[in-house]
Amino acid sequence: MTNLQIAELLRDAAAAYQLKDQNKYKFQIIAYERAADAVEHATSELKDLWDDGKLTDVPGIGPSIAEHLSEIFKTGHSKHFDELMKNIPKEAFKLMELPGIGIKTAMKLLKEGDLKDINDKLKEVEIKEKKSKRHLLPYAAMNAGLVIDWMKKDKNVIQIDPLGSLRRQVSTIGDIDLSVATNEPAEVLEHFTKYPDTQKIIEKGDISSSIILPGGIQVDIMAQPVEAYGSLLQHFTGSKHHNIALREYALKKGLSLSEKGIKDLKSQKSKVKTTNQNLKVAKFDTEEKFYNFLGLDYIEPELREDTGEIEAALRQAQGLRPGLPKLVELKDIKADLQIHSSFNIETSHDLGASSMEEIIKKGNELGYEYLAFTEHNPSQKGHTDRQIADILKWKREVVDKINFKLQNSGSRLRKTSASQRVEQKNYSISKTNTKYVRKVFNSLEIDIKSDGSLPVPVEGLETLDFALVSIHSSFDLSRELQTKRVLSALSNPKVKIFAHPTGRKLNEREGAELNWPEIFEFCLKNNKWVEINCDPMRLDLPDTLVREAVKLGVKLSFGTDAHHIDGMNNMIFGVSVARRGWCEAKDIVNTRSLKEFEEMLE
DNA sequence: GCCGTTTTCGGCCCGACTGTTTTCAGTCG
Repeated sequence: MTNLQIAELLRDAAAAYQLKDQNKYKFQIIAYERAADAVEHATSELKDLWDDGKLTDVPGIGPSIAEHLSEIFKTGHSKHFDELMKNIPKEAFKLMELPGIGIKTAMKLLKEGDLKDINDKLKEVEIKEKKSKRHLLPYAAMNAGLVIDWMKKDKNVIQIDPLGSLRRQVSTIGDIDLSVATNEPAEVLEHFTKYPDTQKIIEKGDISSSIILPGGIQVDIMAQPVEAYGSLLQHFTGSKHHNIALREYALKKGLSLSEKGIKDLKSQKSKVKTTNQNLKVAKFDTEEKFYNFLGLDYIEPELREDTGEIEAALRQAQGLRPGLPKLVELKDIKADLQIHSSFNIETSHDLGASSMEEIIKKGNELGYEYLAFTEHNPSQKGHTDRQIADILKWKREVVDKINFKLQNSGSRLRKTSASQRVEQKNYSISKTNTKYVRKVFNSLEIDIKSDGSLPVPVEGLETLDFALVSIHSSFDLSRELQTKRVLSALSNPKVKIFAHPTGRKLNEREGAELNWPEIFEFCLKNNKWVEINCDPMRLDLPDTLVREAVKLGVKLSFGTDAHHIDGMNNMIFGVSVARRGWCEAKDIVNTRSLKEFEEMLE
């Protein structure tokens, strides 16, 4: 049973309790839903955790749920869940996939609705399941930008921001959330629902509305006046878990939080809890003030997932350690460590489209100090080991020549006055840049064969400064075999980086099963690095595993995996993943200067 | 059913929108 299936089961159990007696089981319902969320976000398969006797390590899973799950892993089913759900038809859980339908509406439909309507809805669910894809970050950002441009045409819009998962820079985006600062919310929302590409208006209220764009992407908007805008930013950025945890924390201080501001429950004269609607609300125009009022340091959006950031912000505010991380930024990056040039070494997979010269020029524009050319290894099919080695020697010579040129242009640049534009034959260096590419590394992205060996002979490996290895086949080996395979490849002394480590492709393919603690431990011990692949389709290592790696002290590397110079612009997405994984600049190898990086290679 | 920087017992986020129930239940984020 996969984590996703377990999460679904736990959610169905919560629904079953809701049907049984919503008041009596109020807190069981919350507990089961929280457990479902936790399972969905867990970094390990629950089955593996169960094998290791660590089920209750997952926050939200206590002794009772652990026992039920344990029974499922042992026997295939659980008496408790079977009993709980025996009178609820499967169709009811299915119908709940549709927006606006919960368990009660679903049961009512099945009991009283007409058959055709129900069948139509069930078909709708199947269609939805087929295309229920979350949107890649750049696609969601582009759509958000278009709606924001439209909204800015309304003069009542004082400020507008993309919030929710987009602001937190999650790798895939469900809905687009926007917030507006305005004194005329009704007019602004009216303008919003007139967005030309609107396919359907889902909700239209006084302070919030929702529409659907072509392609099924939903946009939610919420409005507040300027003086309360900070609270709205905080509320609508989420995540849901962060907000719940923050409100529980605040409640212990006698404070109640919402998008409107903060209520002080202690100022209440009567002890009747239900009258707190009349309480005065303290307003906040910025998020900083909102968090500070709660005795916390400001928390960066990427950290707001309720994974310890509130506790860290509290310690930080009190001058204790460990506090919040000083997150890595795009400007910290001094190199791109996975680029495929068009230099033809007869590769096993796709060759790049841009020349080495074009890539260096682009690197200069991005302010990098060094780069790595990491074409795929020459294909084994159609080449002898001898031929592969010869091809790689040829590339070595070409890269050496380029480096000779770069070092010359470098010394000339240093002798030139800063204001004077420097022209170099092949590599243009803009005068606005103080940094420029001074060295390119001769590298290679090498397939890991299913037995863990590398398809490049020793003589070929010797031509390299360092190598990346990655999985491009046999994704479905058992966790044990896959781990063994990867460790075997990483053991080669020329291999430095484990590239796109899970091999996942967002919306297309799950990653390989690996024993991450073992991989990380190996990397730590043997000074190997794990890549954060910046391709928006991959974003691999995933943020949750980045966090684990950082905790252990494993070093990470950024590579855009660009097959064209435009792809080198994707670095920002990798930085987002790193920030979500609590990375500081020191955790990333390509934040180092060229000199430091060369020392790390030794 | 879960959990702990006021708690191993006694708590458990908050408000908006929809539909039809003129005062609220269901659903959502």
